[in-house]
Amino acid sequence: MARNNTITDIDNSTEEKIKKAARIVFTGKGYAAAKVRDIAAEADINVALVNYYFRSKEKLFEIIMDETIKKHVEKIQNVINDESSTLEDKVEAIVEHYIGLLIENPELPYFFVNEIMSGSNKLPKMVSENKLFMNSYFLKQLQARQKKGKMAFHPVNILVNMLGLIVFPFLARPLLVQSGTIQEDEFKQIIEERKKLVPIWLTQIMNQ
Amino acid sequence: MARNNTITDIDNSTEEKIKKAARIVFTGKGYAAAKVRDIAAEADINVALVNYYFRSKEKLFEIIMDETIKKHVEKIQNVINDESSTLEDKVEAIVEHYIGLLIENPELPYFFVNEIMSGSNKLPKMVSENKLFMNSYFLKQLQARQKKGKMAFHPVNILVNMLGLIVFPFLARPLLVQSGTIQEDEFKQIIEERKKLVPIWLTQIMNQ
DNA sequence: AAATGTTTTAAACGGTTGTTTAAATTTTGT
DNA sequence: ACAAAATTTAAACAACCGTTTAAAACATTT
Repeated sequence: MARNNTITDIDNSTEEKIKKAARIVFTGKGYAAAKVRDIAAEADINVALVNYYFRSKEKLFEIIMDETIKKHVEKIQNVINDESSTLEDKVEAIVEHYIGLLIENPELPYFFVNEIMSGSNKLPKMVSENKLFMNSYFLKQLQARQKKGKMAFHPVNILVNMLGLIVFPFLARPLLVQSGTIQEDEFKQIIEERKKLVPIWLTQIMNQ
Repeated sequence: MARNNTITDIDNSTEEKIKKAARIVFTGKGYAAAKVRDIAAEADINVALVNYYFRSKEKLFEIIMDETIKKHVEKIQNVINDESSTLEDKVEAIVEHYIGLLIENPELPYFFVNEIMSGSNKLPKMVSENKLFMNSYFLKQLQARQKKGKMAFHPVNILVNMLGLIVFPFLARPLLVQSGTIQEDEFKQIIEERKKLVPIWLTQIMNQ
């Protein structure tokens, strides 16, 4: 029963080493370009161990995908269904949290875009099962504001704008930096700025 | 010299058939997942013809990439360096043009994201060679507005916001539709709405 | 310490990949 | 109509892919 790990060595277990490597390789190049031998090399283990622990490349990817989605869906669910906070509070909390998350995991947007590209429907399933946006208190608050004559457009625009303003800079980052439009350290400053700016901009949009 | 096409059959030439098919397959699944045999099947030609006309898969991809980038860089260059139009005019023109373009080529954002992911630097090279944004009259106008006390942040935020508000809905489309957050025809309405809304929102941001 | 169970390894597998070959077919120039 | 050139084809290629195998190495139980 050598496979039962204690709490101390669970992070260094082969299984966890493979998952960690897989996250790096999958998010770095996408599913198709990520080769099992790349993952094995990154994890510094024998190729066969990937199949030994995860049966197949696809199963491994699904596990990584499930864990990643679950982690981030749970967080947003708590925020957007908090009945004690205002719309502005929620926007501020979401922007703050997700920009912070993307600063530490800047390759995450590529992971999701690649998952969408691959034609998998695991991501939308995860969202629809929880009726994340449509059943949220966040949406109710948006609709309440519309009845006050504000926001003469579909409420989903707010969701799209918020996510777009959060995520897009990270997608465009290599273009901006490599083209010399901005420097790498400038980018970090700008992103830090945006933690305050994006909620202000969204507030303007919601009060139009 | 059968390879010299007349004007009439140039669209039906094997070379053009391959490029057309390659655009579909590459943008649909990304470089790695797009197989040469997929492209041949899409073009309804023999696999060997791809190499006969384009030497290699990579060369073919580069040609497609170059043409796609060139086409869209030229357009934006004309708009942002027009000295007879206001900032608001430019934003309106860019938003109108690129949302229109994305309505007809909704897979384009995935193509570019995939190119960024692949680690190629063709795209940033194209942008930097022309100093697209940094040498633009558009930037001069933004800086002029800053001197009036508006926009207390890096001007590149306007560029990022504009592109994000244009492009992001198309990236999120499969998520929004498949999750049941919006319907497919609703999406088209919302995008059409956004042609007018995005310039309004950006004007608000620029006058803050 | 012997037996049993678990993990790791090197090697090989069948299939797919991009590419090349050489022959067949079609088009062009004279 | 004939020769030359260009195009298309089926087949094969070597390299790479995900996966399997069987033996070795290691750990645990009795």
